[in-house]
Amino acid sequence: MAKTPIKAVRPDQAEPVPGDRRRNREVKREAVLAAAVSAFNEKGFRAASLDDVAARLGVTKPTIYHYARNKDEILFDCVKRGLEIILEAIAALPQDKRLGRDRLEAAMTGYAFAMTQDFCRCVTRTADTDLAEPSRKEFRKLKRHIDDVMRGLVQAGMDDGSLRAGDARIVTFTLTGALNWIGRWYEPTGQLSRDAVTSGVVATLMAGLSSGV
Amino acid sequence: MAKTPIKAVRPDQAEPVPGDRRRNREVKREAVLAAAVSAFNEKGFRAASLDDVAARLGVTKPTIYHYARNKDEILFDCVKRGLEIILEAIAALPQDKRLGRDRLEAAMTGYAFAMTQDFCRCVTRTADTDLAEPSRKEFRKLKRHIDDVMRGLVQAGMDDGSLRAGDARIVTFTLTGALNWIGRWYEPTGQLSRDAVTSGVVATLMAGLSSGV
DNA sequence: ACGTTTCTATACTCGTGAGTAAGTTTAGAG
DNA sequence: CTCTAAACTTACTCACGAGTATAGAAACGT
Repeated sequence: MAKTPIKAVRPDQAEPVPGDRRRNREVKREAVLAAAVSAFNEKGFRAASLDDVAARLGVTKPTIYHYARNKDEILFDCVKRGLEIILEAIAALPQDKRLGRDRLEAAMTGYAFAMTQDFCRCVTRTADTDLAEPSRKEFRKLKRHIDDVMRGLVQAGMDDGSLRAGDARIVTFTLTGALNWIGRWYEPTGQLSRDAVTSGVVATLMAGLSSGV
Repeated sequence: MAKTPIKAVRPDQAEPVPGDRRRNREVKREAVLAAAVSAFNEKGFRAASLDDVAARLGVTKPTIYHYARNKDEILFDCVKRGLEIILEAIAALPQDKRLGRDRLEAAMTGYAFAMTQDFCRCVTRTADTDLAEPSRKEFRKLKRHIDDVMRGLVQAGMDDGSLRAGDARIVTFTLTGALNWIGRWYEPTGQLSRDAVTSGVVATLMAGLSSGV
């Protein structure tokens, strides 16, 4: 007997309209990714088995293969989703007219906030080596693109004088490092709120540690 | 036939004094750790097999078990070594008499420099979940201790007014994040020197991104 | 109602890598 | 020149987890 089919988890549209099978499938695939990203973040990609993921859904492993080709594809889709969230948060800034400093601050705020979410946390916890070759290259490419956007903002701010002069590469690595690291230590269940973390980190990076005395 | 025993790699004392077997053993164990940390950094702990490590030494897997209990112990010894390097670099600062800001800057400089070295890079690349239970707890404890020392310096600086006021926890995570991340992007073979990276990152964190204009 | 497709389960295969058993060579002690 | 312990080897075992073959149940189109 079929025990518990994947519950189409979506608070907003709890009643899976019986007219559309296509839609239902995507909702379920979504549920697979959500379960996977949570398992990966908790146990690490390699340590989390697909049996684990299936168990979280109240389902058996082969069912997962109905929604994804293999484990590699699942991880890739997770990190891709995370990278897209980050990219969305910063994509508009390069075209903005404000000072480089203000644009960078806006970008960092969006970036930092994004890092408190599951898919983005998965990005920082995932090493290139976890992915197999076709996806690994794409993963690198997407990360690289985000770094390039950030570096562009840094450079623009240095050019218009609103940011301290310096080696744009190193400065960018410094700030993306601090931002990415959020995904490693932030716990949604902890006592620090998303907003407190976001504004705290951004303020520290913008103003620096020294009081200037 | 015994092919190639572990070469006692140690430029400084290439001639393994034939009088002391004990010493030789430690030199070789050292070689095992060096090969392991390099394999782990390159392929990731889980993906790097002990056969890989053995191959790098021109030796077979069982030989490794002559120098270590198991894979877990090897990883733990690697990260422990890394954490000790970091700790040594910052341990003296809390007892120092200078302003908090200057002590923190000194600590960050040592920390950043440490992060360009193999054992420390292994620390940032290793997730708690890679270790089995006895070592995992110890690993967390050691990391925690380093964080505490850093936070203490931050707090001291805030107290004496040499550092900007703020939430010491968040500020500390921000800076250790940027420092730890060095271990993820820095490549010894790249064009950036250790010193350039160290001073660049520290300067950025101390002064902040904004030019203040 | 009926055949077809979708969804899910049970019950495998198969590769890989950690760890071991047992025997062989090497090197130092007497 | 032995004899013994240390250092390595070859040749396994064994568990675990990715992925598959096959079949049964549910849902949809007509």
